[in-house]
Amino acid sequence: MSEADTEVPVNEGRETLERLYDDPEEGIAALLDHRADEPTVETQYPVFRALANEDRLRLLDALRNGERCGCELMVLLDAPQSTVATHLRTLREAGLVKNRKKGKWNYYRIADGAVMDVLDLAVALRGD
Amino acid sequence: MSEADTEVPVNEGRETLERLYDDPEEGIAALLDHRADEPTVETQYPVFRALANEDRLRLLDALRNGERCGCELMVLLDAPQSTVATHLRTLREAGLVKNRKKGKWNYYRIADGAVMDVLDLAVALRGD
DNA sequence: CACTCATATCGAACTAATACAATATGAAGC
DNA sequence: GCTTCATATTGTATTAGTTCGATATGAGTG
Repeated sequence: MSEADTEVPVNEGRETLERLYDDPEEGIAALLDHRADEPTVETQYPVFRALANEDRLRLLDALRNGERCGCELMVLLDAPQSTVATHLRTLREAGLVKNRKKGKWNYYRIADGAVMDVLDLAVALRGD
Repeated sequence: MSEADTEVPVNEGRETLERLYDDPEEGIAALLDHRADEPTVETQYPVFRALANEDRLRLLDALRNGERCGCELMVLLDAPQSTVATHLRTLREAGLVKNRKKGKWNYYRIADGAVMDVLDLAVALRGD
């Protein structure tokens, strides 16, 4: 429960770097300085995990033109109700959609313009 | 092998729409008109699938400052060589990174500025 | 208040993704 | 041509994600 707890590095392959750099000490220091920022990764990960599913991409694409209730999305996906509800929950928990309850209906909409931007960028990315 | 082959819709839940719309015929037509565009989804999906992994996000984050060879990334991730190589392959196949071989080393870099834009947008998206 | 309807949640079977040891490949140097 | 070294691939055990029937919830209605 003290510092014995802090992740002990495998450290395999560090000798490789000793050979790679002219000045290993400096090279390794510079490398470790460019290590990924953990809070950033932990913010991005849930977003991309939610986007990594064809049906959920179809849902978001369908919601570009405005809000839709669950029963509409069910017809659009041509999937069972429980499946659609589960996907919508995943999207909501990732902050990609918001919902508005009206009577027995639950209307979903894209949470933010940035969501559409991400979707568009993914397309642009493969257009080159 | 004729039109019997074309995906037969489940069609469950369409009566729900008959109740939902004032003018069912028109409402359903409008709904189906907003069905997701399949080529778009098939373009987006491989990108987000490749991004939906913490180690791969760490790799991309590390490559923001310029190219790195496999052995450097192995140290950065503190993961076995085969694991890192597999992730790099996934990123390359999704078109997110490019590589340049020099002697026994293989240097990886981010394929396009749009990749960084996607990563940044995912962060911005959760910042509100 | 019993019934219907839209949606949510649960549970269990199924499928896809990941980790990583073992092994293969291919470039450099001797 | 043998050896070393960086990287790639493969095989398999494990883990994570998905699907969807069954069931629960909760709003509206007669």
